[in-house]
Amino acid sequence: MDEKTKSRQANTPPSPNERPTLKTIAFMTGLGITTVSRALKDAPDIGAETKERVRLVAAQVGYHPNRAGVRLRTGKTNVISLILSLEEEFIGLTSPMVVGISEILATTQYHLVITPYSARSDPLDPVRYVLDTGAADGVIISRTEPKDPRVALMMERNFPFGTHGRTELGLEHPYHDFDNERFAYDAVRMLVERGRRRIMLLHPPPFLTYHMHMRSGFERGLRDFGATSVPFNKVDLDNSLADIRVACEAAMLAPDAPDGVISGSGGGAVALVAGIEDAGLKLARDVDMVSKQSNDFLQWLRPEVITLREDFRLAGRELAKAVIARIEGQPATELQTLSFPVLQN
Amino acid sequence: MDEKTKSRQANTPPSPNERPTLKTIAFMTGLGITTVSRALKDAPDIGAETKERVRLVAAQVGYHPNRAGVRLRTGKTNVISLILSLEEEFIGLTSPMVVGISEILATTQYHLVITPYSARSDPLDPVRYVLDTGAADGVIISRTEPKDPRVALMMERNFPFGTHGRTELGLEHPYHDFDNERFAYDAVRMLVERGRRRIMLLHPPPFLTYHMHMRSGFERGLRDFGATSVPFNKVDLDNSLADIRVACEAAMLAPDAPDGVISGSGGGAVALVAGIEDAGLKLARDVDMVSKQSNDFLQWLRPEVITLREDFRLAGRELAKAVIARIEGQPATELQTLSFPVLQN
DNA sequence: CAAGCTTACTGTATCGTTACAGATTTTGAC
DNA sequence: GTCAAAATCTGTAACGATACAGTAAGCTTG
Repeated sequence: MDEKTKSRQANTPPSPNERPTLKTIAFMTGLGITTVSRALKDAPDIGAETKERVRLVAAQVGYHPNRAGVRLRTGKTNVISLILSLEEEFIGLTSPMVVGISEILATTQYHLVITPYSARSDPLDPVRYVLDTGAADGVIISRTEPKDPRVALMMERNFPFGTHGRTELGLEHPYHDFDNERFAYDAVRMLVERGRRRIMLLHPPPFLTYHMHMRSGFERGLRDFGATSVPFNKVDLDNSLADIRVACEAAMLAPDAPDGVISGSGGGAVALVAGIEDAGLKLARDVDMVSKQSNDFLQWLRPEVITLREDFRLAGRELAKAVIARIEGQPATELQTLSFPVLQN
Repeated sequence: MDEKTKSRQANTPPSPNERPTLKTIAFMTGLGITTVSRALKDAPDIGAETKERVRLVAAQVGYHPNRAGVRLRTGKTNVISLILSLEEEFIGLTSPMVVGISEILATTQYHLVITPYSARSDPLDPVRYVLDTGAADGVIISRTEPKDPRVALMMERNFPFGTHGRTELGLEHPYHDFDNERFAYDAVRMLVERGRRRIMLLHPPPFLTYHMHMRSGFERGLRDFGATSVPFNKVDLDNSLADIRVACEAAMLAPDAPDGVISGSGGGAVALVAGIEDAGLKLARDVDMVSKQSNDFLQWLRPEVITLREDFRLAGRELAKAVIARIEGQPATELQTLSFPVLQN
């Protein structure tokens, strides 16, 4: 074969206005496509000078690897999927999480894809979808249950994921959780410090893992600080604000009305405040309240409410880091973090 | 060539535990890969019975087209990118939009990818990124400016997108907008109906398009209903709640204090309420207030505030539909929608 | 019954990337 | 100066899908 016309992969000049590919760089540098590919990933069998030259040209032409090409060849999607309930009530909490996740992913090659599901459908559906279609390299889920079937499924398939909230499956997986046990315990303490003894808790729905945490912190607080519980089981944090409001008013007018109230979320607290005031009672005077809170609104309008902050943005950051680390093979046990309530102001 | 061993593409049985591909179905049906591909997209040159058979087998094995394969071959990403500012202040508003977008995309092949940017970086960056990398088939942006450079860029490249908010570029593109002119006009009317005459407006930052809309509705309202404006130009909706609160208190204590206040957002309203009360004034008695509001919190805690609702979830739905229609070639002029303030309760 | 048209189906090449198995040159050891 | 080892570089095939240019058989038509 003639030396001048010896076979080359990149023998046609790339058209000027198209997205540069490895071929473009190969043509410009006179190297083979494989060499360029390996140079850009700093492979040990490529010369230092060549690497430098390739990197320079790549930067010059604004080369970005084609995600579809990489994905097709390697199976790596470079996608993290956040599985999100579309119910209005929960979205407020998860949106700062999106920010936290994005902050971390922005420093990586990963894209964030929102995979939604509605209350009317099986929460397993979005997980199955990601697993079956290979839509992502890792998944983040919320609203974790003790025997969460999504967790069981992903563990079984050995698929990287992180959960916002813990499980009780005896399986080690990455999670980030807020210490709701401590939250409720501290809340009881703060109410007792203000002379309150009859305490009512607006808790999360019983099927979520953190229900147990919050309840046990609550019970422990009652024991340790000598207070009693006022039952409030008709509603939980998944009920509408209107329902919570009505239930709270009723509780406040009942014979053994509470003098202290704990709310497991900021939204619930708003409804409780309204219910308390509907009953003709006044915060700080007749009733004290401690709420978990992730935004400032409540604090501005009812500064009497004591708020312990849960940082959802941090949760997003921690979960994103954990899932990526899991994808990279780090053991799950090293990727479990807890955050603690912080007194606001 | 022996008839029995005549060449076939799908001649090796697919391994059982892998994701099914066209090859899998081709093998199972005894058809060619091309035929299966065309049968599944209901091409006219495939027999009706064959199509039925292919569809059946595809459903049976749970076939989903490999997105990377499609994307690589056709260039279609089946992705819509939502470009999102990571600032805490704005994320509250955009999160119901995510829900609306997801609702629409869930009925299609499209995935939603969140492309973030921070205040410290150029807002053009994420748009350039999507354009340069071909990361999506369409884009949704918010916080639109009259001469929005992102809009100009995408128009120039003929790239499908939708904006939350209008522009003044003389370019026709899909948008969804809330009628802020009408909002401010109605707000003035409602305040005047309550006997208020000296009205203060907490407006959006001047560089956003809807600033003009809100201002002109405000001015028109003042003229039509015979009220006057109390200047409030030290802060806008992009300032921190704390800044707004302080500025509002100062305005309330100044010689020509307003007796009516209009807030362009629910978050701002909270700060204004706090400022008013800091000044020792009382809502409804000393001052009336109209706020744009997208959640219920304000209404629960300060029912005296009159709220006109902007539906961000609807905005998300409209924008998602518009962008998809634009991708499918529908003219931009048919994809421009407006929504109107709704009195809450 | 040949020519032409339909109908139904299929193989090849390709998108951009990387794993793999060479190929070529340089270096080093003796 | 020889030969093996090390250092650099490269072509081919494949991931899964589809555009395109066919092929083959059946059906009209005169």
